[in-house]
Amino acid sequence: MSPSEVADAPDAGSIEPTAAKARIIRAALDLFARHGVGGTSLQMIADEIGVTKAAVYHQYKTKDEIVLAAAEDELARLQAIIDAAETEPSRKRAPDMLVTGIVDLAVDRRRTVSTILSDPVIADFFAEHETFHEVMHRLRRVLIDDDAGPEAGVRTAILLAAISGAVMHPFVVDLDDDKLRAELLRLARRFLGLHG
Amino acid sequence: MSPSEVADAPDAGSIEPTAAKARIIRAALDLFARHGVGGTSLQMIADEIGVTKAAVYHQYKTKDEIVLAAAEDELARLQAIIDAAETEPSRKRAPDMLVTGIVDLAVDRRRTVSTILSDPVIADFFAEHETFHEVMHRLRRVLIDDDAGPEAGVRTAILLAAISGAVMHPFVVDLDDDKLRAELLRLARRFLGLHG
DNA sequence: GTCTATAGTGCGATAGAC
DNA sequence: GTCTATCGCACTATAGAC
Repeated sequence: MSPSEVADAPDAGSIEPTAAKARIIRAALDLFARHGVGGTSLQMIADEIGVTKAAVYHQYKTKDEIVLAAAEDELARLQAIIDAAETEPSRKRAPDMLVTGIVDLAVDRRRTVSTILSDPVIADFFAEHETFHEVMHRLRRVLIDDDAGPEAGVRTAILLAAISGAVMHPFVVDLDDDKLRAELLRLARRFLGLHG
Repeated sequence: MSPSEVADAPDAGSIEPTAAKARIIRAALDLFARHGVGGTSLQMIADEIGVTKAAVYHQYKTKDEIVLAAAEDELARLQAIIDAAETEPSRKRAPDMLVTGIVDLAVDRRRTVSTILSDPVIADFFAEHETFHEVMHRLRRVLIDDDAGPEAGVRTAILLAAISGAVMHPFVVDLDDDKLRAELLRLARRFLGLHG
């Protein structure tokens, strides 16, 4: 690869090395949210960014690769929030910081995050995805109190599922971001016993 | 139609009048949960119940009609639970009864309910569906305390979204039904301030 | 990196016999 | 109510020029 292609990718963990790939993933996530993963074709993605299908295939060999890259792109945002919470020196403030970050992320990306996570194909993929399980483990380590019972892990999983599942649910579609964010934070803190 | 075909459909509100239609909807819901709505073809539905595509088309003129009927079939289960809670004479016990019923339903049908509700096409459909909004209104009337503030409706929507969104989330896929049910009930009661 | 052109497949949907 | 047969179309994916 030529130097110019990787000039703007200083961080090693980046998932989208080239601008062309990043444009495809951005368009794909937007279309997945609007029509579902199965309801989105490569033609639609190509049209969205103004190129032909063949140009898309030059970046990703199959549609599955695009779905996978899109899912990992969303997962990377969650990883960044965990990174920040893990550097928090106060063990008492770290859980609230993490929960706040997750709620902000979920509300900010409410149009895509739930569709991605709820899609059966992606759910199956995550079930066998190593990085995904690693993320869950790190989440639990920050959130769960040391003297918590064995049910704490279960509770954590359910809380996170509730947050990301709630943000684009039909029941809350006509709710503005601020109200949704505030109530989700209230729900999360109540459930965890936090009093931030 | 012959009398034998409608002999086992005494309730007027039934959505699936014929056995043939009921079989199609049951197969469709199962396949939607496994492959998504967009990822399920009429051929797959026909194969699942052992007939040809043309036989399916005889019952429903388009694929959209099948998706719509499937969504209404799931909605009908929620309506039945609200019916039961509305007949509860004690206004104090009714909310807990309703929440318990909703959690039971969500866990019992965790493979389908979240996929159906999260699908963008179905979400758009529900947004303009009169019965859906009617169901939401009845839910709020049972759940919300009379002296509750204006945020109560928002909280109710989020709680319900959290429950149905959580049940088939990747975070909880490896959780058995009993643990999931118990923790969801705990979450719901805490959030509503119930102490059943 | 993007294009045109095309192969091969499966899709939703229809017509008409039984 | 189910069948066979088929239409026209959109899909994923590939080949090869620029």
